[in-house]
Amino acid sequence: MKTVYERADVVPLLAEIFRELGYEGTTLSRITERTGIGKGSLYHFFPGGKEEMAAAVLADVDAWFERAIYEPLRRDDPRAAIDAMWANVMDYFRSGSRICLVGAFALDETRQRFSPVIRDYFVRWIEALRQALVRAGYAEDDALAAAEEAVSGIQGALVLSRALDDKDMFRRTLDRLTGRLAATKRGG
Amino acid sequence: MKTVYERADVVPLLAEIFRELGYEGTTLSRITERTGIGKGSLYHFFPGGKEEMAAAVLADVDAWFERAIYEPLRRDDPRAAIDAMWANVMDYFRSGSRICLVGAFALDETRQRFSPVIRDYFVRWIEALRQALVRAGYAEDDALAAAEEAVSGIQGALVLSRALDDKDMFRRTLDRLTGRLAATKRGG
DNA sequence: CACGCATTGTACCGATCGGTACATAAAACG
DNA sequence: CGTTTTATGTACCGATCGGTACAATGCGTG
Repeated sequence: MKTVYERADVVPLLAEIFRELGYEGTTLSRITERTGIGKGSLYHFFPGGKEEMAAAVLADVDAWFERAIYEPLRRDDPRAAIDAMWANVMDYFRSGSRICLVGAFALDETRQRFSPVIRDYFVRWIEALRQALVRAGYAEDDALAAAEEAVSGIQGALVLSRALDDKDMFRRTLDRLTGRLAATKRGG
Repeated sequence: MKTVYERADVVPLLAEIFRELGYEGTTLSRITERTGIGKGSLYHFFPGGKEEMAAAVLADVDAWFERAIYEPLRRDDPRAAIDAMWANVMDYFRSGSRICLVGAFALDETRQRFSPVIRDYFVRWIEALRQALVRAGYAEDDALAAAEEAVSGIQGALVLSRALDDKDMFRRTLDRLTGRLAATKRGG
Protein backbone atom coordinates (compact mmCIF):
# COMPACT_ATOMS: atom_id res chain seq x y z
CA MET A 1 0.00 0.00 0.00
CA LYS A 2 1.00 3.57 -0.61
CA THR A 3 0.05 6.77 1.14
CA VAL A 4 0.42 9.88 -0.98
CA TYR A 5 1.48 13.19 0.53
CA GLU A 6 1.94 16.70 -0.69
CA ARG A 7 4.96 18.75 0.14
CA ALA A 8 2.83 21.38 1.83
CA ASP A 9 1.44 18.77 4.21
CA VAL A 10 4.86 17.37 5.05
CA VAL A 11 6.50 20.63 6.13
CA PRO A 12 4.41 21.18 9.28
CA LEU A 13 5.02 17.58 10.34
CA LEU A 14 8.75 18.09 9.93
CA ALA A 15 8.50 21.34 11.86
CA GLU A 16 7.21 19.63 14.97
CA ILE A 17 9.98 17.05 14.81
CA PHE A 18 12.74 19.61 14.37
CA ARG A 19 11.22 21.56 17.24
CA GLU A 20 11.27 18.59 19.57
CA LEU A 21 14.54 16.99 18.58
CA GLY A 22 16.59 19.87 17.24
CA TYR A 23 18.49 19.76 13.96
CA GLU A 24 21.06 17.16 14.95
CA GLY A 25 18.58 15.11 16.92
CA THR A 26 16.23 14.84 13.94
CA THR A 27 17.15 11.75 11.94
CA LEU A 28 15.51 10.38 8.84
CA SER A 29 14.52 7.24 10.68
CA ARG A 30 12.86 9.27 13.42
CA ILE A 31 10.94 11.21 10.79
CA THR A 32 9.71 8.00 9.19
CA GLU A 33 8.93 6.55 12.58
CA ARG A 34 6.78 9.52 13.63
CA THR A 35 5.10 10.36 10.36
CA GLY A 36 5.14 7.19 8.29
CA ILE A 37 6.79 9.10 5.45
CA GLY A 38 9.60 7.10 3.89
CA LYS A 39 12.91 8.18 2.47
CA GLY A 40 11.58 7.93 -1.06
CA SER A 41 9.04 10.65 -0.43
CA LEU A 42 11.33 12.79 1.66
CA TYR A 43 14.07 12.92 -0.95
CA HIS A 44 11.51 13.45 -3.66
CA PHE A 45 10.16 16.58 -1.95
CA PHE A 46 13.52 17.69 -0.58
CA PRO A 47 16.34 16.58 -2.89
CA GLY A 48 18.79 18.49 -0.72
CA GLY A 49 18.08 16.13 2.15
CA LYS A 50 17.88 17.05 5.78
CA GLU A 51 19.27 20.54 5.29
CA GLU A 52 16.62 21.37 2.70
CA MET A 53 13.94 19.99 4.99
CA ALA A 54 15.05 22.28 7.79
CA ALA A 55 15.28 25.20 5.39
CA ALA A 56 11.74 24.53 4.16
CA VAL A 57 10.50 24.39 7.73
CA LEU A 58 12.21 27.67 8.57
CA ALA A 59 10.74 29.30 5.46
CA ASP A 60 7.30 28.06 6.44
CA VAL A 61 7.63 29.40 9.97
CA ASP A 62 8.93 32.69 8.63
CA ALA A 63 6.03 32.99 6.21
CA TRP A 64 3.52 32.37 8.96
CA PHE A 65 4.96 35.10 11.17
CA GLU A 66 5.20 37.48 8.25
CA ARG A 67 1.54 37.07 7.38
CA ALA A 68 0.03 36.68 10.84
CA ILE A 69 2.17 39.13 12.80
CA TYR A 70 4.65 41.32 10.95
CA GLU A 71 2.35 42.54 8.19
CA PRO A 72 -0.47 43.49 10.52
CA LEU A 73 2.03 45.34 12.73
CA ARG A 74 3.19 47.38 9.77
CA ARG A 75 -0.19 47.89 8.18
CA ASP A 76 -3.11 47.74 10.58
CA ASP A 77 -4.10 49.84 13.53
CA PRO A 78 -1.04 49.57 15.77
CA ARG A 79 -2.79 48.90 19.06
CA ALA A 80 -5.05 46.27 17.53
CA ALA A 81 -2.10 44.65 15.76
CA ILE A 82 -0.05 44.55 18.94
CA ASP A 83 -2.95 43.01 20.84
CA ALA A 84 -3.31 40.47 18.05
CA MET A 85 0.43 39.74 18.24
CA TRP A 86 0.23 38.78 21.89
CA ALA A 87 -2.77 36.58 21.26
CA ASN A 88 -1.11 34.92 18.27
CA VAL A 89 2.13 34.36 20.16
CA MET A 90 0.26 32.77 23.04
CA ASP A 91 -1.58 30.42 20.68
CA TYR A 92 1.33 29.66 18.38
CA PHE A 93 3.67 28.66 21.17
CA ARG A 94 0.88 26.78 22.95
CA SER A 95 1.36 28.69 26.19
CA GLY A 96 5.05 27.88 26.18
CA SER A 97 4.82 24.14 25.56
CA ARG A 98 5.88 24.63 21.96
CA ILE A 99 9.24 26.25 21.38
CA CYS A 100 10.45 28.77 18.84
CA LEU A 101 12.35 26.79 16.24
CA VAL A 102 14.24 29.85 15.06
CA GLY A 103 15.35 30.69 18.58
CA ALA A 104 16.41 27.11 19.21
CA PHE A 105 18.44 27.01 16.00
CA ALA A 106 20.11 30.25 17.04
CA LEU A 107 21.63 28.66 20.12
CA ASP A 108 23.82 25.87 18.76
CA GLU A 109 25.99 25.37 15.70
CA THR A 110 22.87 24.97 13.56
CA ARG A 111 22.93 28.75 13.47
CA GLN A 112 25.82 28.65 11.05
CA ARG A 113 23.75 26.84 8.45
CA PHE A 114 20.82 29.23 8.59
CA SER A 115 22.18 32.44 10.07
CA PRO A 116 20.69 34.78 7.44
CA VAL A 117 17.19 33.35 7.91
CA ILE A 118 17.49 33.35 11.69
CA ARG A 119 18.72 36.90 11.80
CA ASP A 120 16.11 38.12 9.38
CA TYR A 121 13.26 36.55 11.31
CA PHE A 122 14.15 38.50 14.44
CA VAL A 123 15.20 41.70 12.69
CA ARG A 124 11.87 41.90 10.88
CA TRP A 125 9.89 41.09 14.00
CA ILE A 126 11.63 43.80 16.01
CA GLU A 127 11.38 46.31 13.20
CA ALA A 128 7.69 45.66 12.53
CA LEU A 129 6.91 45.99 16.22
CA ARG A 130 9.02 49.12 16.49
CA GLN A 131 7.09 50.72 13.64
CA ALA A 132 3.79 49.85 15.25
CA LEU A 133 4.93 51.34 18.54
CA VAL A 134 6.00 54.56 16.84
CA ARG A 135 2.65 54.77 15.12
CA ALA A 136 1.02 54.18 18.51
CA GLY A 137 2.77 57.21 19.93
CA TYR A 138 6.14 55.97 21.17
CA ALA A 139 9.21 58.14 20.94
CA GLU A 140 11.65 56.80 18.31
CA ASP A 141 14.29 55.76 20.83
CA ASP A 142 11.89 54.14 23.25
CA ALA A 143 10.18 52.21 20.49
CA LEU A 144 13.28 50.24 19.48
CA ALA A 145 14.16 49.39 23.06
CA ALA A 146 10.60 48.34 23.83
CA ALA A 147 10.37 46.19 20.70
CA GLU A 148 13.64 44.45 21.54
CA GLU A 149 12.48 43.90 25.07
CA ALA A 150 9.23 42.31 23.95
CA VAL A 151 10.77 39.93 21.42
CA SER A 152 13.62 39.03 23.72
CA GLY A 153 11.19 38.56 26.57
CA ILE A 154 9.15 36.06 24.56
CA GLN A 155 12.25 33.97 23.87
CA GLY A 156 13.23 34.03 27.51
CA ALA A 157 9.74 33.02 28.56
CA LEU A 158 9.90 30.04 26.21
CA VAL A 159 13.20 28.84 27.66
CA LEU A 160 12.13 29.29 31.25
CA SER A 161 8.60 27.95 31.04
CA ARG A 162 9.98 24.89 29.33
CA ALA A 163 12.79 24.44 31.84
CA LEU A 164 10.27 24.67 34.68
CA ASP A 165 7.62 22.78 32.73
CA ASP A 166 5.21 25.51 33.72
CA LYS A 167 2.76 26.89 31.18
CA ASP A 168 1.50 29.39 33.69
CA MET A 169 4.90 31.03 33.90
CA PHE A 170 4.69 31.66 30.15
CA ARG A 171 1.30 33.30 30.49
CA ARG A 172 2.41 35.39 33.45
CA THR A 173 5.54 36.56 31.63
CA LEU A 174 3.58 37.44 28.51
CA ASP A 175 1.10 39.37 30.60
CA ARG A 176 3.94 41.29 32.19
CA LEU A 177 5.47 42.05 28.79
CA THR A 178 2.10 43.18 27.46
CA GLY A 179 1.74 45.50 30.43
CA ARG A 180 5.20 46.93 29.89
CA LEU A 181 4.45 47.87 26.29
CA ALA A 182 1.22 49.59 27.32
CA ALA A 183 2.79 51.28 30.36
CA THR A 184 5.70 52.72 28.42
CA LYS A 185 3.31 53.86 25.73
CA ARG A 186 1.57 56.04 28.25
CA GLY A 187 4.45 57.03 30.48
CA GLY A 188 7.33 57.56 28.02
CA MET B 1 53.44 9.81 23.38
CA LYS B 2 50.79 10.23 26.00
CA THR B 3 49.19 13.32 27.43
CA VAL B 4 47.75 12.87 30.91
CA TYR B 5 44.62 14.70 31.98
CA GLU B 6 42.59 15.03 35.13
CA ARG B 7 38.86 14.74 35.19
CA ALA B 8 38.53 18.24 36.59
CA ASP B 9 40.39 19.65 33.60
CA VAL B 10 38.30 17.74 31.09
CA VAL B 11 34.88 18.92 32.23
CA PRO B 12 35.27 22.59 31.21
CA LEU B 13 36.54 21.51 27.80
CA LEU B 14 33.50 19.31 27.34
CA ALA B 15 31.29 22.15 28.49
CA GLU B 16 32.38 24.40 25.65
CA ILE B 17 31.76 21.65 23.12
CA PHE B 18 28.29 20.82 24.42
CA ARG B 19 27.53 24.53 24.39
CA GLU B 20 28.52 24.94 20.79
CA LEU B 21 27.19 21.72 19.34
CA GLY B 22 24.35 20.78 21.67
CA TYR B 23 23.88 17.33 23.14
CA GLU B 24 23.12 15.49 19.92
CA GLY B 25 25.63 17.47 17.92
CA THR B 26 28.44 16.58 20.30
CA THR B 27 30.09 13.36 19.11
CA LEU B 28 33.02 11.53 20.60
CA SER B 29 35.05 12.13 17.48
CA ARG B 30 34.37 15.87 17.67
CA ILE B 31 35.49 15.87 21.28
CA THR B 32 38.74 14.12 20.36
CA GLU B 33 39.20 16.40 17.39
CA ARG B 34 38.84 19.58 19.45
CA THR B 35 40.61 18.55 22.63
CA GLY B 36 42.98 15.76 21.70
CA ILE B 37 41.42 13.58 24.39
CA GLY B 38 40.86 10.04 23.12
CA LYS B 39 38.11 7.59 23.82
CA GLY B 40 40.28 5.72 26.30
CA SER B 41 40.51 8.72 28.59
CA LEU B 42 36.91 9.77 28.11
CA TYR B 43 35.48 6.42 29.05
CA HIS B 44 37.92 6.14 31.92
CA PHE B 45 36.69 9.39 33.45
CA PHE B 46 33.08 8.93 32.39
CA PRO B 47 32.21 5.22 32.28
CA GLY B 48 28.61 6.17 31.56
CA GLY B 49 29.66 7.65 28.22
CA LYS B 50 28.24 10.73 26.62
CA GLU B 51 25.33 11.03 29.00
CA GLU B 52 27.65 11.02 32.02
CA MET B 53 29.85 13.62 30.34
CA ALA B 54 26.88 15.92 29.87
CA ALA B 55 25.72 15.28 33.43
CA ALA B 56 29.18 16.14 34.74
CA VAL B 57 29.19 19.34 32.72
CA LEU B 58 25.76 20.32 34.02
CA ALA B 59 26.86 19.62 37.59
CA ASP B 60 29.94 21.76 37.06
CA VAL B 61 27.91 24.64 35.65
CA ASP B 62 25.43 24.32 38.48
CA ALA B 63 28.18 24.35 41.09
CA TRP B 64 29.68 27.48 39.58
CA PHE B 65 26.39 29.37 39.70
CA GLU B 66 25.69 28.15 43.20
CA ARG B 67 29.00 29.43 44.49
CA ALA B 68 29.38 32.60 42.45
CA ILE B 69 25.78 33.79 42.31
CA TYR B 70 23.14 31.96 44.36
CA GLU B 71 25.03 31.81 47.65
CA PRO B 72 26.00 35.48 47.63
CA LEU B 73 22.38 36.39 46.81
CA ARG B 74 21.18 34.47 49.85
CA ARG B 75 23.96 35.48 52.19
CA ASP B 76 25.61 38.78 51.37
CA ASP B 77 24.35 42.32 51.24
CA PRO B 78 21.48 42.05 48.73
CA ARG B 79 22.30 45.12 46.65
CA ALA B 80 25.94 44.22 46.41
CA ALA B 81 25.10 40.60 45.56
CA ILE B 82 22.66 41.67 42.85
CA ASP B 83 25.23 44.02 41.36
CA ALA B 84 27.75 41.18 41.45
CA MET B 85 25.22 38.89 39.76
CA TRP B 86 24.86 41.20 36.77
CA ALA B 87 28.62 41.54 36.48
CA ASN B 88 29.14 37.80 36.75
CA VAL B 89 26.41 37.07 34.20
CA MET B 90 27.93 39.51 31.76
CA ASP B 91 31.35 37.91 32.14
CA TYR B 92 30.21 34.31 32.25
CA PHE B 93 28.18 34.54 29.06
CA ARG B 94 30.89 36.62 27.39
CA SER B 95 28.50 39.43 26.52
CA GLY B 96 26.14 36.99 24.90
CA SER B 97 28.61 35.15 22.72
CA ARG B 98 28.53 32.17 25.07
CA ILE B 99 25.19 30.54 25.64
CA CYS B 100 23.56 29.08 28.71
CA LEU B 101 23.96 25.33 28.42
CA VAL B 102 21.09 24.68 30.82
CA GLY B 103 18.76 26.90 28.84
CA ALA B 104 19.78 25.27 25.59
CA PHE B 105 19.22 21.79 26.99
CA ALA B 106 15.78 22.90 28.15
CA LEU B 107 14.64 23.57 24.61
CA ASP B 108 14.94 20.22 22.86
CA GLU B 109 14.42 16.59 23.85
CA THR B 110 17.67 16.68 25.84
CA ARG B 111 15.50 18.16 28.56
CA GLN B 112 14.01 14.73 29.22
CA ARG B 113 17.39 13.32 30.20
CA PHE B 114 18.24 16.08 32.64
CA SER B 115 14.95 17.70 33.58
CA PRO B 116 15.51 17.63 37.37
CA VAL B 117 18.88 19.36 37.05
CA ILE B 118 17.57 21.88 34.54
CA ARG B 119 14.55 22.72 36.62
CA ASP B 120 16.58 23.00 39.81
CA TYR B 121 19.11 25.36 38.27
CA PHE B 122 16.43 27.87 37.39
CA VAL B 123 14.29 27.35 40.50
CA ARG B 124 17.28 28.04 42.73
CA TRP B 125 18.36 31.05 40.72
CA ILE B 126 14.92 32.63 40.87
CA GLU B 127 14.47 31.81 44.54
CA ALA B 128 17.88 33.16 45.54
CA LEU B 129 17.25 36.37 43.63
CA ARG B 130 13.77 36.66 45.09
CA GLN B 131 15.16 36.38 48.61
CA ALA B 132 17.74 39.05 47.90
CA LEU B 133 15.07 41.36 46.52
CA VAL B 134 12.90 40.89 49.60
CA ARG B 135 15.87 41.66 51.80
CA ALA B 136 16.49 44.73 49.68
CA GLY B 137 13.03 46.03 50.41
CA TYR B 138 10.78 44.49 47.77
CA ALA B 139 7.25 43.47 48.57
CA GLU B 140 6.88 39.67 48.64
CA ASP B 141 4.71 39.53 45.52
CA ASP B 142 6.78 41.94 43.51
CA ALA B 143 9.97 40.12 44.38
CA LEU B 144 9.00 36.84 42.74
CA ALA B 145 7.77 38.52 39.57
CA ALA B 146 10.89 40.65 39.36
CA ALA B 147 13.16 37.67 39.90
CA GLU B 148 11.41 35.68 37.20
CA GLU B 149 11.60 38.63 34.87
CA ALA B 150 15.34 39.02 35.38
CA VAL B 151 16.22 35.35 34.89
CA SER B 152 13.88 34.99 31.94
CA GLY B 153 15.22 38.21 30.48
CA ILE B 154 18.78 36.90 30.58
CA GLN B 155 17.78 33.78 28.65
CA GLY B 156 15.95 35.84 26.08
CA ALA B 157 18.90 38.15 25.68
CA LEU B 158 21.15 35.16 25.02
CA VAL B 159 18.87 33.83 22.29
CA LEU B 160 18.40 37.16 20.63
CA SER B 161 21.95 38.47 20.82
CA ARG B 162 23.11 35.21 19.34
CA ALA B 163 20.50 35.21 16.60
CA LEU B 164 21.49 38.76 15.67
CA ASP B 165 25.17 38.08 16.35
CA ASP B 166 25.19 41.30 18.32
CA LYS B 167 27.02 41.45 21.65
CA ASP B 168 25.87 44.98 22.16
CA MET B 169 22.26 43.88 22.22
CA PHE B 170 23.13 41.58 25.12
CA ARG B 171 24.72 44.43 27.03
CA ARG B 172 21.81 46.77 26.31
CA THR B 173 19.26 44.20 27.43
CA LEU B 174 21.17 43.44 30.62
CA ASP B 175 21.40 47.15 31.36
CA ARG B 176 17.66 47.46 30.89
CA LEU B 177 17.01 44.49 33.18
CA THR B 178 19.36 45.94 35.79
CA GLY B 179 17.49 49.21 35.64
CA ARG B 180 14.14 47.46 36.02
CA LEU B 181 15.20 45.74 39.22
CA ALA B 182 16.47 49.00 40.68
CA ALA B 183 13.45 50.98 39.52
CA THR B 184 10.93 48.55 40.96
CA LYS B 185 12.89 48.48 44.18
CA ARG B 186 12.28 52.18 44.61
CA GLY B 187 8.89 52.56 43.05
CA GLY B 188 7.14 49.30 44.02
C1' DC C 1 65.13 0.77 40.25
C1' DA C 2 60.93 -2.17 40.46
C1' DC C 3 56.44 -2.77 41.20
C1' DG C 4 51.40 -1.65 40.74
C1' DC C 5 47.85 1.15 39.44
C1' DA C 6 45.91 4.86 36.96
C1' DT C 7 45.71 6.49 32.40
C1' DT C 8 45.78 6.30 27.50
C1' DG C 9 45.93 5.03 22.18
C1' DT C 10 44.17 1.88 19.00
C1' DA C 11 41.73 -1.61 16.90
C1' DC C 12 37.39 -3.17 16.67
C1' DC C 13 32.09 -3.90 17.31
C1' DG C 14 27.12 -3.70 15.78
C1' DA C 15 23.88 -0.05 14.95
C1' DT C 16 22.58 3.83 12.77
C1' DC C 17 23.67 7.91 10.20
C1' DG C 18 22.46 10.72 5.67
C1' DG C 19 22.05 9.66 1.09
C1' DT C 20 21.37 7.01 -3.61
C1' DA C 21 19.27 3.78 -7.02
C1' DC C 22 15.53 1.97 -8.87
C1' DA C 23 11.48 -0.79 -9.68
C1' DT C 24 6.73 -0.07 -8.78
C1' DA C 25 2.33 1.89 -7.60
C1' DA C 26 -0.85 5.66 -7.77
C1' DA C 27 -2.64 10.06 -10.11
C1' DA C 28 -3.09 12.88 -13.87
C1' DC C 29 -4.02 13.41 -18.47
C1' DG C 30 -5.11 12.40 -23.22
C1' DC D 1 -8.36 2.94 -21.22
C1' DG D 2 -3.36 3.56 -22.11
C1' DT D 3 0.37 6.51 -21.26
C1' DT D 4 3.04 9.79 -18.78
C1' DT D 5 4.19 11.88 -14.61
C1' DT D 6 4.57 11.94 -9.91
C1' DA D 7 5.21 9.76 -5.68
C1' DT D 8 6.60 5.85 -2.92
C1' DG D 9 8.78 1.53 -0.62
C1' DT D 10 12.92 -1.06 -0.37
C1' DA D 11 17.42 -2.51 -0.80
C1' DC D 12 21.70 -0.85 -0.51
C1' DC D 13 26.04 2.32 0.15
C1' DG D 14 30.16 4.16 2.74
C1' DA D 15 30.78 6.89 6.81
C1' DT D 16 30.17 7.67 11.37
C1' DC D 17 27.76 6.86 15.59
C1' DG D 18 28.41 5.46 20.83
C1' DG D 19 30.67 2.00 23.11
C1' DT D 20 34.07 -2.04 24.36
C1' DA D 21 38.50 -4.57 24.87
C1' DC D 22 42.96 -4.50 25.83
C1' DA D 23 47.83 -3.89 25.46
C1' DA D 24 51.07 -0.36 26.34
C1' DT D 25 52.60 3.69 28.61
C1' DG D 26 53.12 7.00 32.23
C1' DC D 27 53.39 8.02 37.22
C1' DG D 28 53.53 7.37 42.38
C1' DT D 29 55.24 4.67 45.93
C1' DG D 30 58.33 1.41 48.08
